[in-house]
Amino acid sequence: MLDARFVRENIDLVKKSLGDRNSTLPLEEFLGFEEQRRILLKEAEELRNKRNVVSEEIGKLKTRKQDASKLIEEMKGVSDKIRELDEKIRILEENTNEFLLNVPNIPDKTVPVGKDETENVEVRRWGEPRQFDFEPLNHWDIVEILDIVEFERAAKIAGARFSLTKGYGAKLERSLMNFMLDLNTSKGYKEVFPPILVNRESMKGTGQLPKFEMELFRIADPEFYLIPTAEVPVTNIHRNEILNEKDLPIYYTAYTPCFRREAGSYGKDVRGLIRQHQFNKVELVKFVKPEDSFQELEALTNNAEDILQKLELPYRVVALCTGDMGFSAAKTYDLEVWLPGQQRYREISSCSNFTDFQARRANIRFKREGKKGTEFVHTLNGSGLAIGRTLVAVLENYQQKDGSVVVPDVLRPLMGIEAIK
RNA sequence: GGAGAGGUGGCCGAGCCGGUCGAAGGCAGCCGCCUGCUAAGCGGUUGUGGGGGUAAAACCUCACCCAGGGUUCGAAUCCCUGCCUCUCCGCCA
Repeated sequence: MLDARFVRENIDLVKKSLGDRNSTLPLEEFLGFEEQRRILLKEAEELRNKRNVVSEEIGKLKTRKQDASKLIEEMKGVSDKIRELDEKIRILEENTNEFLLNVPNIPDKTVPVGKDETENVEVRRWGEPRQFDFEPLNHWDIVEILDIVEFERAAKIAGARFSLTKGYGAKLERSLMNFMLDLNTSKGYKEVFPPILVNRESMKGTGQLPKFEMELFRIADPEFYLIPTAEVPVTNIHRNEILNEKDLPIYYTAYTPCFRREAGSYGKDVRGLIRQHQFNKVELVKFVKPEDSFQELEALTNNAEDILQKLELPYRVVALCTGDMGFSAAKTYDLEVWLPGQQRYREISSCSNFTDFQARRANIRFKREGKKGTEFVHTLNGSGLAIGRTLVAVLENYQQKDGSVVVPDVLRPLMGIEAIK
């Protein structure tokens, strides 16, 4: 969320940002509410001041056993008046808050302006797509040959868009998870294993709510939400906290299952493991000082890339344009891995700098050494990596003519075999 | 699930038969003084957010004693609801 004062003082910037993101909001109405709110707030505060002063006077009279009934009579009703004003202010605040919660983050100056994913900009490529001397298979065919993933039985147990890995499929998934966590922790990320059911406040803190309710699974009674990404619980670790400057930056990495409704994606990726209601992911999360955040985004993206490099999977890095970027992000790089079965690059990681957008919502601040007051931290996160899609990439890139799949070097100690046959 | 106890400032901990309490006292921290150095000692100081104010400060003001309501001229203190923590019993991966 943006700061109310920031919006009213930078109205043109906000207008441009909304335009670049293909969205509109009633800015003038917001300004009106804000103005009105501040007027009433002042009025209410003056009344409170009067109440404080006179009540203190009454207190003094009473302790001296003097008559205060006149003052008390005079003050009757003042609290009711304050209550009335408070109610009006509360409604105005609700309006402005409602508005602010729906304003997306301002894109960084370096973000390419564009209307949709076709205007994203490729930043770099790594690795050469392998040349096959046979027609490479889709992963859904590979897993069937190797008998390492069940779709029909998963559908029986749960429903469409669920899967069940088994044998070396399950072990590959576990190996990838360990490989990623170990690599990330070796770079200074602290491993955490958070709750995967969270409350509304946490979902608001990272920006999933109120706008994206339809993408979340919810438990009704008692109310909990299933996390769509570890970003939610991990960023909320420090909700409502004031951190010390010397503790920053803080780096976390977490493995969690992730749950997404995938509403509105009925036709997309119906086969295979690409788009599931439940999938595994290792996430990277950073809390940093404002002046460092864009450089930290580059580093975080590099850390995610390193996983692909060690797995020797070809990929490219794409800078998302204003029209394609997520609601809370100021800047985002997607990593897209090469899938021979589909002959195209597919998203496997998304790394974003949220600047102070999430921190303001989640109220995560820090205090500079020797300075008064507090500032909001900047938060960042990125997948490092989506495990299901990494599994797909390994299977498709390492497949052999005979249907077997060679295990990437770095995974062999974990898998205990050289190939899945 | 049953029975109790409790949530106060960076920490510990008073206050809780309503008034001068942003909150005693201690510890930690910071600034001075003192001391050959260290320790002890002495004096002062130390929260967050909002509104106004300023070139920036100073300053003025409002709110905050888990959260949200209520009673009252006035609430950390009384009442209600919720959340969380702890102890005992039961149940359980």
